[in-house]
Amino acid sequence: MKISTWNVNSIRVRSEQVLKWLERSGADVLCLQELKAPEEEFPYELFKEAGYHAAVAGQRTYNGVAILSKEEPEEVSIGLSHLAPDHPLNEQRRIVAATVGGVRVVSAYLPNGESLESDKFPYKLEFFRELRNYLDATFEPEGKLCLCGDFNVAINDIDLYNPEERGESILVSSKERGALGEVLDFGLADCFRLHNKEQGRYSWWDYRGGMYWKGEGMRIDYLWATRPLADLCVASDIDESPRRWKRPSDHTVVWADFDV
DNA sequence: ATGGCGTACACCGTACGA
Repeated sequence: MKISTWNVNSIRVRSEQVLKWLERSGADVLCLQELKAPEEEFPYELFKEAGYHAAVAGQRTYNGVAILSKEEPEEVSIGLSHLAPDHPLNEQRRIVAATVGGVRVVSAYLPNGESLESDKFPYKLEFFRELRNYLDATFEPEGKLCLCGDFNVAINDIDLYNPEERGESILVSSKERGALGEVLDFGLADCFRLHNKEQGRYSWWDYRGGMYWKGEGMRIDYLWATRPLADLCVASDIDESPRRWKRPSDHTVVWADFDV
């Protein structure tokens, strides 16, 4: 079972690229982030023709997440479901969960935070804390769970190109790493790191300044699995090829193959 | 170098991303 995740930065702009990647990879599940479109503008038909169901939590202009899957998704849930639907952390469409082939899959677009001084930064930290509470309230570390998406944190210094220059700044600060570490400590393993130990492997490169071509990026997109699922992870990697296609997203695909 | 580039919405600029 091949599970994958991709921040597409607008599903309407990138739908043909998503189809192309699905055809090439044969992925069973693809989690999407930053749809930037409401449900009624999601290209359901296009993916249905390619053999994929879609569980969508859409939003116009900002955010929006989805799970594409060959098998029909079950028990679809939108948002941090342990909180009220009108809770401030559920106003933005950042979480969708579904059960596919016996695996609970969560597609997550975690807040960016903007800067350490921004009002959006405490919102980011609060979202991380409640994401951990969501896992505690909804799942078991002994079950098969895959939490993946754009987490907007480079969790270790080897996950960015210029750690010494960045110091304490957005995407790398100790507060963000600590709060995301609490999520990891639910009992999750970073699937990419099970199979790749080297520095300099990234999932996002800024459009500005040709950062991809300079090899200067960050690993901020992840695929994390509970132990019972991680133990079945036979391969995992970042596929940079979509970042080199014409009119790319600034993020690329992370995938993991599980022997289930 | 808070710029760079890209997307959305809408209006010909502004907000936002990371």
